[in-house]
Amino acid sequence: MIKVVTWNVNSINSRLERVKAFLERESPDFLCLQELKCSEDKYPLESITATGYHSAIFGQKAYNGVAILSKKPVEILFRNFDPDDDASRSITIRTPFGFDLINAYVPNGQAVGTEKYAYKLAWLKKAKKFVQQHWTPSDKLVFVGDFNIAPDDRDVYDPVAWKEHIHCSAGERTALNDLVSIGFIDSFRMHDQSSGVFSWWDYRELSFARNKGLRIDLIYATPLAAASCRSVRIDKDERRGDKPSDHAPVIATFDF
DNA sequence: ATGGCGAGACAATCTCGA
Repeated sequence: MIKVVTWNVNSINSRLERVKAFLERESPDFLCLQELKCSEDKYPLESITATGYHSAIFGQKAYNGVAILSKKPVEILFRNFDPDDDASRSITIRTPFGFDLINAYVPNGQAVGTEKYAYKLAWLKKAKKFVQQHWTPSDKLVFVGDFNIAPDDRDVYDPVAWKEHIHCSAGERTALNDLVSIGFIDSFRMHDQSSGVFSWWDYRELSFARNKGLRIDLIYATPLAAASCRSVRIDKDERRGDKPSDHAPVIATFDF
């Protein structure tokens, strides 16, 4: 069984002890992290290596930054979708298990209609082009990350209040659907159709205690990969206790 | 309607996230 996890840690250095405990507890084959918030030289490589994990890192000072931690060494295929992008937002690897793995941190978008919103939509277009350039729908490909989009209203604690707000707008959902329509399946929805299951809760307003959250951390798989997906769950316990990230890990298992 | 919390950069308060 292969375990693939996506987790926006909101600073790898602030979350180091939690990440190490998570590796020990869950023993994932691939831990895809977003928002490292550090350059490669500030990444806690020795500490992670001491746990027995390899690190494929794509860092950036203060913002963004992604990494894939793996039990086995992996080949890095790409950093970013567009080599001209200056933000470190994706890393793609070839796994030794017959599938490729994309880990992405989709731009936040700030607010509908802003320059950052346009950047987000353009970035998603580039993501689609990138996937189409390098894979076909019959390949085994897993695409995980913080998508910063709640796919539908079941993924939003108050869909009326959030209507046409950032993360829920029709423009974002259309852009996401356009990417997904290449042939991606939302693995969580293969196993659970309920509403009110979230992966992110605001630090403010006791949002976690009130379950005021969004499901924006997603694990997409092409049909052949999805056919091997046995479970997807969200590790809400990671959102409890001292100094949590505002995101919880999403954990999928595959019997590749 | 606003801001509320947390992190980084930097050195008192900013920006940014979602």
